[in-house]
Amino acid sequence: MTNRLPLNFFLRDVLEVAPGLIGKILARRFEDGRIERYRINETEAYRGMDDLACHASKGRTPRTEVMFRQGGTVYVYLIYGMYWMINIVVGEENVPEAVLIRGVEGVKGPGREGRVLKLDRTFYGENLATSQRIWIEDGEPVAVIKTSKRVGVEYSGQEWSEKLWRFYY
DNA sequence: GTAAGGATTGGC
DNA sequence: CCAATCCTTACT
Repeated sequence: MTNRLPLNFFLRDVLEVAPGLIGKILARRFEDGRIERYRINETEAYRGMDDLACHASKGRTPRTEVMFRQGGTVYVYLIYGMYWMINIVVGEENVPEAVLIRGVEGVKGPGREGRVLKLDRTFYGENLATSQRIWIEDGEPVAVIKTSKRVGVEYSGQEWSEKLWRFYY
């Protein structure tokens, strides 16, 4: 499987795209030309300005601006001063939705994943449909996808922290 | 249980 | 300007 997912894969509701990305392949071409592929096995959905766990719920800021654009682009941010998190912006313009890629096979934890992928601020706004250094390919479908509460969002209150918007297998 | 670390945000 | 906060990890 080496088919890059088309733009319209990302132009759907985040609650369809987040589970849909389980089993797909995150491909990365490094500076030296080496291409590595990682199977996605854990994602989380962040959905709109009403979702208090979503960074964009506090409004459109320089940090969250990319989430308001049309789907198919990358949203990266630095957390705890050391870890780059990668999210995929999805849906229509002006509706801030994104899928956090929390885990890939063989890598434990989203922070380590960002390190393995050698992410940095320059990936902010990267276009997944055209980028030569990061993209997503089709992969073997996963039979059973599990769900749970999202991790690390207790601060957003019961209504939002208890949504079963984490997907994994 | 908690320190590490840097950017973002909101308050003054 | 200042300080709290943070979609984490690794260590005791």
